[in-house]
Amino acid sequence: MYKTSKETQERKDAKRQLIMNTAARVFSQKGYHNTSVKDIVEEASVSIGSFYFYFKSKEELFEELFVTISATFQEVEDRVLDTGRFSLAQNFTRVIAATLWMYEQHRELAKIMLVEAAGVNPAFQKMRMESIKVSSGAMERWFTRFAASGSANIPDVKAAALIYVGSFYYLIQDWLESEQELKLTDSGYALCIYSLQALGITFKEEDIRRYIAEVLEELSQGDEI
Amino acid sequence: MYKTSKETQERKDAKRQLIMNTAARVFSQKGYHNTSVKDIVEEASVSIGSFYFYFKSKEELFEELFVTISATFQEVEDRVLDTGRFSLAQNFTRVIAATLWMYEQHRELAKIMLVEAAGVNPAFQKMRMESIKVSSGAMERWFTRFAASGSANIPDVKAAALIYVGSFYYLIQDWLESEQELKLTDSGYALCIYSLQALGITFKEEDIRRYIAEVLEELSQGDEI
Amino acid sequence: MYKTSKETQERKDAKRQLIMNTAARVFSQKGYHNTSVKDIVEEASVSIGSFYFYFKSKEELFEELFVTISATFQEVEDRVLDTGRFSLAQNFTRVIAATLWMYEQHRELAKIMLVEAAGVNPAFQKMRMESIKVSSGAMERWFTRFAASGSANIPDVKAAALIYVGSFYYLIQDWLESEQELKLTDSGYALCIYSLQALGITFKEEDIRRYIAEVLEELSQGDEI
Amino acid sequence: MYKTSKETQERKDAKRQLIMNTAARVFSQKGYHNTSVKDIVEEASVSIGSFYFYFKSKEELFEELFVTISATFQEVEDRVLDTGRFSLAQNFTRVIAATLWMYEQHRELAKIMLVEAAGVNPAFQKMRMESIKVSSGAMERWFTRFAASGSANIPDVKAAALIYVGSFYYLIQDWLESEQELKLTDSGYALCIYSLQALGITFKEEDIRRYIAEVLEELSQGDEI
DNA sequence: CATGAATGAGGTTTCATTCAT
DNA sequence: TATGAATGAAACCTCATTCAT
Repeated sequence: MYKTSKETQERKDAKRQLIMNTAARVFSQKGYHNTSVKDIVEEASVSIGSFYFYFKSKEELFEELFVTISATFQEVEDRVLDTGRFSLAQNFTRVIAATLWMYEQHRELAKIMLVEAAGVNPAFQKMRMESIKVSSGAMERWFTRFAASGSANIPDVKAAALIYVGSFYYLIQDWLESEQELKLTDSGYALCIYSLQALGITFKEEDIRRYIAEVLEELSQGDEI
Repeated sequence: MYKTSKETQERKDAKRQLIMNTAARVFSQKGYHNTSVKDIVEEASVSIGSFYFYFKSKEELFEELFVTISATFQEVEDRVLDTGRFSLAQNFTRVIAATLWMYEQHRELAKIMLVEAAGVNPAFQKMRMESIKVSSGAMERWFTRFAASGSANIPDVKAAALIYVGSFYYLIQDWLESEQELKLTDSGYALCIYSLQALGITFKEEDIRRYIAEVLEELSQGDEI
Repeated sequence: MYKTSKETQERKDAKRQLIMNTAARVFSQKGYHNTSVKDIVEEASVSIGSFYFYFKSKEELFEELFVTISATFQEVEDRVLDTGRFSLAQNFTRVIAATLWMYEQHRELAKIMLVEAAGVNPAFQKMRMESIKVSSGAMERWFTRFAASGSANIPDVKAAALIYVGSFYYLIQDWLESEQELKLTDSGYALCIYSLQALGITFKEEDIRRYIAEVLEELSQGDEI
Repeated sequence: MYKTSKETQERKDAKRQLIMNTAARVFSQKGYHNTSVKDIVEEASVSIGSFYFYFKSKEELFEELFVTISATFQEVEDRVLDTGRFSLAQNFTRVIAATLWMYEQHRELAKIMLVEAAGVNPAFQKMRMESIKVSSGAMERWFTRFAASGSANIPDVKAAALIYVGSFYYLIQDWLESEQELKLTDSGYALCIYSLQALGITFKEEDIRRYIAEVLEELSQGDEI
């Protein structure tokens, strides 16, 4: 009895996941408003009835998708940040490279989070900005520590965090729009240099390149997310 | 003739404008997809027939709105930039302050251009990015001149322009989302400092504040756009 | 004063006629339901206001067009028929040839009368059949005289007239549908032979050909209608 | 499974058929262009959603209706024709009587095929003529055999077929327009006499009457179509 | 007489969601 | 659980007609 229900539960979870994954793909390709529930269920080879068994509405599915994706992207930061072990510049570089790498791995999801969310309705545009602000908040706290330690020159920490995060996300959006691949190393390097200079953090250019190479190596050996 | 009567033409222009303005307001409040043609015409106290007399479709109206708005925002830069008369840092500061001021004057239009356009359909998201890139292109040419003259330190001009523009537009979007007013002087100042430092341009902090005050003074005395 | 009003009247008549002629052309090309009043007035370089000054409605214009066309087509019969002067077979042949010729001269009008009228609404389909029946009635009276004189063998005069007229109009419709020209002499000859034989009227084949040539000669020398 | 359940399939078929039948009735009464989808669904007590579940568009429904009807009417000929068993005159008579009978049984459908189709749009007028031409082609082949065997006198077989078919369909249209019943025996008889005489086929009048009576007897005992 | 801006009822079609099976 | 037939509100848009100028 227990076994049965467990298997059933697994089947349910799998089906739910299938629908979410498919929805992510289709939303990313056609946009939220040009994707009908029928499009999703046909692509997933699932019935409309099942869709509404697992999700209350199309919008709720999107919301769940959005929250999940946001969380996924947020995680990577923790995986590479180690303030005890690495220097300021190194940590900064590691986070940039790792996050860019993450977005590259999940281009479709990135599109949903950063582009589609704006079009669903004003509430989601708000959620999208909110989600970006989480990064901004984390940065702000980090910047404050930099500034306090005297290893950075940041007159307005809050604004700096906002500006930094904005430049980062715009880079992603620009890449999402272009059909080309993201030149991770190049873009990441440029962003690091620009930001470190802006924040008055001293660094050696060759170190930055090495930091990027290291963290990418680590990530490519790690598990898929 | 009634056809070519000047008064008639003026009434037509006024009505067309009324519809566009109303549409801008409603799109900005409820989003493109959640705004029906009925919503617009009711808000403008105009008949559906009139709407379709002046505009071929809802989407075409949006496109016209977008193009007009983009042009409007683009203009302001030319009005304050004077490379012959002002220093590098001053010009840079003037452009930032003026553009921020412009967006503040036209919050609704800004929302349509920077937020709603993304959600209409993929084509408009492309147009939106394209439009932003115009700024980025202009910046890139400018940065190249800085770098050549030795007055700035910009390893990757193209990337720097992209990053700078991204940070700028994100600041706007953040403000659009928040309910608060834009602290022009504060935000503009922070962005200037951040960017100038990032680009390796030397400046004195008190000058920046003065430049901002000057250009805002000029603008507030100029005509409305 | 008189002169002025007369000229005005002429201008009015000309404009009215212009609209009707244009409408005939457009209806014939695009069909009644796919032709908007706007299509007509634009093609005629006339204002919508003028259209409604001269015609009460789109449907009324069509009706007038229909009646006029019907009358036009009916006339030709009288022009070639001369029971005093010609033999039975000759008159019959003359009417067939002349009517076919007439339809060929006014292909557009024919299409309106025989095809478009059916699609406007059931009332017009009725009018269309009614109009055809006028021919059928004339034929019936004529056939009765044939039969009475013993020069034809027609058991059911009413049915024969109906059948004859049907065959005639179908020939026209078939031609209207095809893109080709109407082979007047050939089609007319075949119809004559078929019909004369059906009605038990004796004839010589070479005479029929001659009759057709004669009447076509007469018509081509006559004025345009 | 619900999906493949036989009962469900039957209900679906019945509903689809209900919509088609209702549409046929309404189109036949009010004409294609004066019938809205709303008219049809209200008459059928079905929702608009159901209409579009079963048919892609109003026009597609009409096309399907047309094709089905054409096929239905075409069939009857084969059921009564037997060149091995019957004489020329008898076969000819049988086909006329049977086809007339068929049209009488399906007056509404006949109207759609022969009248409404002309008004939908030019493409359907073409289809309508095309459909009639199928009969004409069959007749042509038959007439050729008559002529070759010397049992008929048909100078221009192609024209004769066209003319014959035209007379036949006109008779139908005339009846469709009138409110009266079709006097099958009378009309059929007249058409037979007229056509046989036109084609130079010898016959005895009393035989024709008998042939008609026979085939009608057969048909009325056969199943409904 | 002439013009064309203005109207709005009405048309077709879509699609998120429900619910009987 | 699973299915997909059924629903109908609501969207966009057309176009015959009116009427102020």
